Amino acid sequence: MADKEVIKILTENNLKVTPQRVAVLEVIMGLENHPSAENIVDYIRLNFPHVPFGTVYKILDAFIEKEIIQRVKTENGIIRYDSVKKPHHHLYCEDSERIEDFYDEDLNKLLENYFKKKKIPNFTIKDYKLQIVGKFKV
Amino acid sequence: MADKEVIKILTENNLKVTPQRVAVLEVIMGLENHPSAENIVDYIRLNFPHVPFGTVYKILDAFIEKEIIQRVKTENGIIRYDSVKKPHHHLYCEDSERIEDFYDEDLNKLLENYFKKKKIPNFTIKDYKLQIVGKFKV
DNA sequence: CCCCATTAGAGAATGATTCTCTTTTGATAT
DNA sequence: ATATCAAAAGAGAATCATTCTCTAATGGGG
Ligand SMILES: [Mn+2]
Ligand SMILES: [Mn+2]
Ligand SMILES: [Zn+2]
Ligand SMILES: [Zn+2]
Repeated sequence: MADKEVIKILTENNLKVTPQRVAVLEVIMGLENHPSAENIVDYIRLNFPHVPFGTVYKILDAFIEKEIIQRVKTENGIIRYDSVKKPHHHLYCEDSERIEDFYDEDLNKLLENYFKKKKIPNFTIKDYKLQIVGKFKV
Repeated sequence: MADKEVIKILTENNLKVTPQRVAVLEVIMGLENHPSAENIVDYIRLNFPHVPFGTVYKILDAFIEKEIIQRVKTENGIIRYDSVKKPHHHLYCEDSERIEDFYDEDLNKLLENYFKKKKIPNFTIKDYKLQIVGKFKV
């Protein structure tokens, strides 16, 4: 089972391993979709038909607290989630809610070098992401 | 009165000039804050104590439709608004809701050149913004 | 000044998220 | 293995930003 990695992440972060947490983290890591809470609940209910939204939200908050996952910025008031992996950017569909990862090592290098040289006055950078809006052709 | 520019924008976009619309657009263009609907209502009520939220939301939607303003991406489920001006990026405070504009012509050029050369497969770029998360020192 | 489409106003409805309280559970120590 | 207890899940209400529906007002062309 692919639970292995998930369980490892939970224990490393001093989070009790529970079936619900394993399920939530599996969903987020499995989907490349940046799922909403509703998406996550839909998936989990395939196995746990009665998981309440409140439980999922609490689990998500715990993961965010530990920085196992992050929230994805959106502009429609619905929160989306992303497992933390190697640095990447996001492609946003103009006319749907589709959001996909965009990995580009050259771009990462470019930005890293840029901000190494050029400091922003009165601001300490922790992280940055490019949000690219447009249309998917597929 | 600084209404002049606001009225010009409204008429250019075939939007009837009403006091409420003038007020909303003045607030968004005046504040560098990327205000939420609530922020906007708070300001407008200084002059129009009874403007309903529904009216403000409808005005905001009309402006977005005409691309006079844009929504700002956030990760807490509260929508923020930004008047459309020359291309810029955003600085997000890690521990508060502060969001500020970041103008950097060199960065704009850098990204423009990068994407001129490197196309993203199966995706047509319409716009992009760098979201920079960190701490303000002031 | 009239007319009418457009806009504002009022207020209910929706729906995502949070909160509060109770019950269950998982890990640890006996 | 069993008892213990803090942590987590479950249940359901509450919150609150946003949307919707309906009615009244209004601005701008004729
Ligand atoms: Mn669903
Ligand atoms: Mn307020
Ligand atoms: Zn991502
Ligand atoms: Zn801005």
